Amino acid sequence: MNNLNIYTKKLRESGLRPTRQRLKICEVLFSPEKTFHFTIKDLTKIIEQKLSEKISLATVYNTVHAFKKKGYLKEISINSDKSYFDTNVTEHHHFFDEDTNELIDCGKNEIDSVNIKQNITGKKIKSVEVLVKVATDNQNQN
Amino acid sequence: MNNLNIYTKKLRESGLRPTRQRLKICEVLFSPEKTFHFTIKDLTKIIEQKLSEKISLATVYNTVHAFKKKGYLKEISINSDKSYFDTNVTEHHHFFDEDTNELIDCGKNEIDSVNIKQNITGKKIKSVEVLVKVATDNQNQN
DNA sequence: ACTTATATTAAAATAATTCTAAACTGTTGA
DNA sequence: TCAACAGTTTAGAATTATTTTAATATAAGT
Repeated sequence: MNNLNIYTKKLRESGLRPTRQRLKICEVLFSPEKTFHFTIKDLTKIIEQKLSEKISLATVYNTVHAFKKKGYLKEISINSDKSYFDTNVTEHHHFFDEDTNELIDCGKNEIDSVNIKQNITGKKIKSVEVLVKVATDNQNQN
Repeated sequence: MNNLNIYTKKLRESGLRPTRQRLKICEVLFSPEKTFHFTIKDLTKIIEQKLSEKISLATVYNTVHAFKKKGYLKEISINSDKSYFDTNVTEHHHFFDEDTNELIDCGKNEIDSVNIKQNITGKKIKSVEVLVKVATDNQNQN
């Protein structure tokens, strides 16, 4: 199966028609060998470089959210003014560098799996995320 | 030492003069026996009820951020459109109920302490936060 | 090709947060 | 005590991320 078919499949599975814009989004998100983190703005900029034309923010938002809902992207919880996404959807955690606002993957073996003994009545655990904030020594926390 | 003096001390230690508005903020934040979670809007509403007059959002933002910087408040990382704060500054973690957008403390003993083996060169760990997202069984993740 | 449902888009709307500049107040030192 | 100054409050404007809108364009099935 070639990439185009893979992208089309992912889009259809996410409830979206494959369009020129969405296929470009897929190409940026799913063709690199390495997973990566991005914000909507990052992604839009990269796509516009590849397309050599504008793409509407609304299209990027819609597509990213559909992929997230389907599980093809993960949203990372950072207290910040913007949302970060991750193309690595396997279970792993993150460092967040407060000096540079950069997200760094935490190797799977670098944090022992988190054991939660408490449970909330009637609720199911949807995700467990560990965020380790780091900064240079001389900086204030946050 | 009475409450007023405690509030004044906290404000001064945070680099702020004690003013009427800020003392009211302190009263809301630091007089309850139980710690609690809040958003800036929540806090503003409560203060206005106590003051029986308006308080500027800018004042609330400034004061909350100064307390956070000093360590008298914690900001909780949730991917959401708004910031959540916690008057409980001891080490603990959270559940986030995606159905109701509610934060729930995770008892200190309910999660084993997180052991991070990896370290980022030149950086120091500022905080480690575990966020457990929960929802009713029949809901999609996020 | 034709039709219809879905997409794309620019622009407007919304919402949280930050900034601004003018009016006000706490603090300090004479 | 009081003047002077530095810090504070405020309403409203500015900024930024995100969502909505409604008109135009495109994909897919017949």
